[in-house]
Amino acid sequence: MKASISISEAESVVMNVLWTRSPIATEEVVAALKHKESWQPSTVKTLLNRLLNKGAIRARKEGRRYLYSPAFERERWLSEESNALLDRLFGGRLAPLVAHFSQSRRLSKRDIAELRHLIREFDNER
Amino acid sequence: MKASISISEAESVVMNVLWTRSPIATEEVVAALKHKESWQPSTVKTLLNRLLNKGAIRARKEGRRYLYSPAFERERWLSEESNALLDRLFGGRLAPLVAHFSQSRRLSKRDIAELRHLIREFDNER
DNA sequence: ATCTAATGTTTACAGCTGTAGCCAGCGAGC
DNA sequence: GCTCGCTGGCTACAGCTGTAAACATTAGAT
Repeated sequence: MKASISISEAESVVMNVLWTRSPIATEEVVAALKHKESWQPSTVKTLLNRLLNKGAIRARKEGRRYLYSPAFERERWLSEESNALLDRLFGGRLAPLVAHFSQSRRLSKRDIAELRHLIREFDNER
Repeated sequence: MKASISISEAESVVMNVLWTRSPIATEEVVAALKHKESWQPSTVKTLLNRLLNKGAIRARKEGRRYLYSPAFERERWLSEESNALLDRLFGGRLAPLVAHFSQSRRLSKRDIAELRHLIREFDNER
């Protein structure tokens, strides 16, 4: 159980850029976030460095600069984060979370339709 | 939109005690956590104080000590936390999260049964 | 009236996070 | 070969978090 790298909020914003398009240079990451966040280039550099140090991304030298890529799939991160939340708040299981949403009337028609669809797929699979 | 008090990990452990049983004195909170976490009494005191300062709990004087109670329902906190995660990771919608779990084969039979049940309730309601 | 035990209040301190400036090296152009 | 700009690396610094000790106060015991 490899203690799994922990990614902070701001770092995850950078990760999302890399998951969208990589390998990618600092400059491009800065550009990609120019409008979304209002970060100085230094800030992005720091975040990239921290991610690099904790092994969340890899760098390959290309001429005078580095090209960065994620060290693992977004899917994996999604799983880790979701599971952490489920563990913390809902005893590790999904259904109670869904129930919570349904009780607080936060399910859209679309959500319901999609859930129904997912369930049906399960029925077909077996 | 009342910026909603943010509760840290350790603080949430204390909140959970209060949500289970309150009003309750420091001593009892310490006792309740004695086995779960290995915190010194000081640590619990600090956390209670921080929660008090940020308005997450209330204190009523009783003799020489205080009895603490949560300032809001656990349900509300669950909603806030869950929504934050959904927003951050799944575009704010529930179905994609469920889909993610289903794709990564993390749904137990029990989960599926319960989801099916929830969906059926929705069908009946309308 | 004094001492002591319990409880609350203040202070501490290292590590993580958000945010960013400054310096240094190196490659391209003059 | 020298200089300038790009890019990376180091430093900074305040606020939050986990963890806790030290100190102050006060009600009750003697």
